[in-house]
Amino acid sequence: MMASEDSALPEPFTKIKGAERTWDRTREDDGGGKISWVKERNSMCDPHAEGLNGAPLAKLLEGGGNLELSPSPVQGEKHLIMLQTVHLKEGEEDFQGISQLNIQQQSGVHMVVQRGASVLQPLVVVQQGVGAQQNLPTGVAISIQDGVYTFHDMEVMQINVLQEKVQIDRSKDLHVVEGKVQQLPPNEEGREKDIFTVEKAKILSCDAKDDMSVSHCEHKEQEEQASIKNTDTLEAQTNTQHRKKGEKVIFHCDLCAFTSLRMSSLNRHMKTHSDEKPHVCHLCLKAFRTVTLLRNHVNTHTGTRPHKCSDCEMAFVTSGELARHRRYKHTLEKPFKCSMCKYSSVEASKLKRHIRSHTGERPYKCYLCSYASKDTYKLKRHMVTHSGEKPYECYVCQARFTQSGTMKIHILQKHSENVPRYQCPHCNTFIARKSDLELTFPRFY
DNA sequence: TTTCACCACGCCCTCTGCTGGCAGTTG
DNA sequence: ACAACTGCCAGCAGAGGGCGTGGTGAAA
Ligand SMILES: [Zn+2]
Ligand SMILES: [Zn+2]
Ligand SMILES: [Zn+2]
Repeated sequence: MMASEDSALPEPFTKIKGAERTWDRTREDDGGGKISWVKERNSMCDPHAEGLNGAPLAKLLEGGGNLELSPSPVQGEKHLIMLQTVHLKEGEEDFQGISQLNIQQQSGVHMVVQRGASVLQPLVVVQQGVGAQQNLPTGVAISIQDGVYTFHDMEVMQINVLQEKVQIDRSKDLHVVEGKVQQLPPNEEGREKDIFTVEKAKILSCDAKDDMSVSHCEHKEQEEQASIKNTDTLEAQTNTQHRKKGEKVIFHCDLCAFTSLRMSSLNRHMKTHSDEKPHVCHLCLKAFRTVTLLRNHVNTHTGTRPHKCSDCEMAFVTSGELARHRRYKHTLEKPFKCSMCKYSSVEASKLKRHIRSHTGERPYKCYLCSYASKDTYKLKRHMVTHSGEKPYECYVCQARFTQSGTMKIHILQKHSENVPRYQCPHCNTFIARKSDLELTFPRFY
């Protein structure tokens, strides 16, 4: 469980049990938020600096020298460093995302900025094992990988450095080693857990069987107790494996119907039964189970959308979104065909919804009346008829409406210059609504 | 172990068409 | 005066398009 001696990468923060992340307030404009980085610095690149490509850049950042870690880490702390490269174009900020950081040296950390990776992890960890205090680094060298940025890029690039401090509460630090629960020696001094705690990963050293039983129980208190169990514990306690000689091993989740042929998939799946979300967005405090989800989320803040459509201006966070967009807008490929009519759709869920118009199935029932709808949106829209809410307001006369479409027609008919009129083809009558024309002269339509 | 591609689910939007209440007009 | 007719209007539901998000198998 402990990082091996020769490992180039210090163990990532998120795997440290019992860790709490704390932040000092250093930003004046924090607006009452409970979180901020220990340090945020912005520096413009100096494209004329020595060693622009490849070599460590002493003068990459304004002020020269390596990036000093301030405050520098002390024993028992980890410091996480993130670099965010920002392109400044004609006064606008064009966020290019957070670049991946590679650690090449363990003392005197060296980051390498890569382009396009837009990755928040692994983050730099500046913390040595017990007894290695004398080697704690106080600075970070930053270099830019050869060819990732052009000279012009560098002229308009700003680097934001985000540094946060992680304190480790070793008194609660339990590590599972070879199936046994062991407690690490307590930290030298119990550091204060000041300001704000985002997460608190507890491992309960309870009897496995007792706790297993509560995960099937609907009693709320017990559910809550189960929910704070660490996923490692869940893995150890709740999975069952079924094997006969010569057969494939099937791993079953004891908390749901999930099965998998891979232990790794089951382990990953077990996290979905836990409330543990160790990956916290610095910008909005939303927490995620996986680094990938956090990275995608951070990209929504920064506007980083690496997957650009070649046929229009749209861009997306994930490749899947782009592929789907292209089917909707450009290739018009609709693989899901209805067997009862000519309808086809880009997505399977749309076909499933469409088929309800053949079967008449209405799974979504209103609990206040007899109405039932074929999809969730229509039920939600229906519920405003009970609440009396009118969410849409005409910007001209402030009249309110229950549906946006109704308001749109209102604006068109009442406030537009060229109000559309429908003329009966058999006389000179003009009527505002096509449907009223059809009512008046039904035999013509 | 991490990343990628894929998938399912969910949310929100628009377009469309029908309905009943209402007020003005007409016979 | 009154009923019938007529057009206007907002309410509301049906259907479908488009995209964001999180989980999973498989590849890297
Ligand atoms: Zn496009
Ligand atoms: Zn059909
Ligand atoms: Zn209802």
